[in-house]
Amino acid sequence: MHEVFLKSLNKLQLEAATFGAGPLLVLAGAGSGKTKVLTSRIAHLILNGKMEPKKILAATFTNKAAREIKERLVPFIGERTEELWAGTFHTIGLRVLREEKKAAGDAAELTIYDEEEQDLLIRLVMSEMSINERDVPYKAARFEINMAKNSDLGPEDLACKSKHLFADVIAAIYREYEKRLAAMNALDFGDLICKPLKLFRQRPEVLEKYRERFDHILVDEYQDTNGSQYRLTKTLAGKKRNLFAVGDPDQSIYGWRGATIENILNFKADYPEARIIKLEQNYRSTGNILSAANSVIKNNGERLEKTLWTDNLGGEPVHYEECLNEYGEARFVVDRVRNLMAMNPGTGYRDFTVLYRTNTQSRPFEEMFFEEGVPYTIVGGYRFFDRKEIKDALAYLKALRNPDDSLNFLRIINVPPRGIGRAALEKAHSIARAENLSLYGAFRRGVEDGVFKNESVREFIGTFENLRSEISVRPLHEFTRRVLDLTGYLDMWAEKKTEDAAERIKGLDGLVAAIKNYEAGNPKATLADYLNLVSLMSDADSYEDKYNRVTLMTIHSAKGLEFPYVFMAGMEEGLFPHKRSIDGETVEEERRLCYVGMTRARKELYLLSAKQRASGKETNTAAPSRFLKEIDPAFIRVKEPPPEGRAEDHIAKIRKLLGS
DNA sequence: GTAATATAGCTTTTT
DNA sequence: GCTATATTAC
Repeated sequence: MHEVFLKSLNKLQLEAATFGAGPLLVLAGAGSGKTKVLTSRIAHLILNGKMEPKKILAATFTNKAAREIKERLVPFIGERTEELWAGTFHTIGLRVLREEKKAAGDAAELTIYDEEEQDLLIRLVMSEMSINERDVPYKAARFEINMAKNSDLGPEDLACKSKHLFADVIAAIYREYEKRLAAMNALDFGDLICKPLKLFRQRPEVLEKYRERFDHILVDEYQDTNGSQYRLTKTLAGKKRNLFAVGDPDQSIYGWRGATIENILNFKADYPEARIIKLEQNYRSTGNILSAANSVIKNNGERLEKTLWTDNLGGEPVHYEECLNEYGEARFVVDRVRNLMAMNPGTGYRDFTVLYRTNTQSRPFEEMFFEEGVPYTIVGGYRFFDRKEIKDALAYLKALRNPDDSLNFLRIINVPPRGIGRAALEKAHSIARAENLSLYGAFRRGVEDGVFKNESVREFIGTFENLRSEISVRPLHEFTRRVLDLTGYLDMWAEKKTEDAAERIKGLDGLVAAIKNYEAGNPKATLADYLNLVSLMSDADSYEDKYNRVTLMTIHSAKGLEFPYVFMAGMEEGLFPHKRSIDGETVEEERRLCYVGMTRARKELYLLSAKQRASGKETNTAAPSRFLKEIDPAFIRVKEPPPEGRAEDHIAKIRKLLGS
């Protein structure tokens, strides 16, 4: 009990951090020091319990959270943090699969498919099966397949259990989809959890190895784990039952992704001997913010009773401002940021964040911030790696590294247009089917057999093979540059005179620079390592607060973060709670999301709504969100008169208009 | 057979 | 506002 890192813990936090063996569930309210307890516990296990770092498994929600845990542990265990198995469930699953593939002597690399690639494959499968989009929209098929994987269900289970009208058709799509993924050495996100489970079922000796390896398993954000992740956790915990789960049912906001609160609610049923510790003291927010948030979450039905409290009484009341439209919201934020910075020396742009329900809401803020010269960063939304040119470039890299990946090969074979159209593709497809080859294999066979009269096919396959032989002989960024040059992809954009072409080229330069940067930090990394990293990287992972800028992000992305000043924009019926959640009867999850957003704030919380909001071509009028009405009036101040300093702003603006 | 151009369709949250 | 698709042009 002498360790320094335990000193700053309160009684309950200390009990959780130093808990001995066996299952423990920590119900940790917002701002109750959850991460501190988690890291303290790991440090305690290693320093006091003499545990090997490599025998500890910590599953977090984002890679960034895992990185933070490691960083916090460095002062105590130094570079041994690298031995820890810390990462998202997906990262951990991939690590197991790669390790076992290698152990089995299989050198082939796995490719991870994101949602876009998943959709392409599903649509390809559906068209080959002649399934009408009108009967089964591909998005419905994707949803059902993903939900099945979230619960560790195969095609047969889906056929029985899905409530979908065409459940048996979707099950057939699922079966074919699985076959194709396997042939391409590809995995979707769900597979990263399901395939390890399958492996453990089929090979008990492999499972035994991992059970032996992990003495302690810690799971963060337990309220947002899905059925498969739960099963994986339980499977690995095995007989040792050293499972430490931390979560807050009130912050469960990923139900749409298959997360089930039941994992928390049933903990005691699975582990009757479990100790349950509630952390209810909040160290983050003022009393007013906390009380306002509590008065909202109270309106949810089935809750585990939990009352968050704080010593930090009072503070500014939560401020609600009804604006004219979305630009009014942005205007308000700019004015308020400037005022608060002027009145509070030492406060910087980094202390402010704007949270919203949907990514599209960021636009008016971007415009206004840009015009007004307010520095900002956006987390999420249109990600760099989602840009078309980046996706194309990565498709080249993926196809080169894993030539079985027919989907990405198909994506790039005629980009730039090189005269390989439908006819050539049909030919290759029939060879592939007849000879049981990948698309690339079929093209190669066709070229060898002289099937293609088209010279450009021979040429491209030649280029492709040459590039393949260069993969591991050059640094990655050089290789990437060469791919972009030799395939003519860069020239394709260079020759275009459109305005966006220059942007695309910039994007590609950015990719090469990013890869170079990655190589500098990871000298031993392979192309496969880089591609996997990109696939598993989340928006939150790339968020850095080292820049002194206002942050813009969705409330989902803000999970686990905190800021002195928080603006929640778009507090309107139909937007928040979102219309689709009202229709789908998941308003309680929206309410939890609102709770998550409000509890991000340390000092001051501003809630904004717009009377009118442009959406697409039309402008909608919306009523203020029901969540606003749920806030106890004692803690909220509605539309305070404009603070001082604003008048000067107006004078300055008039001066500017007059050009003086 | 392939490429360039116009049109429709969609934007809840993301590992 | 952006991309996949359908249509027309070469």
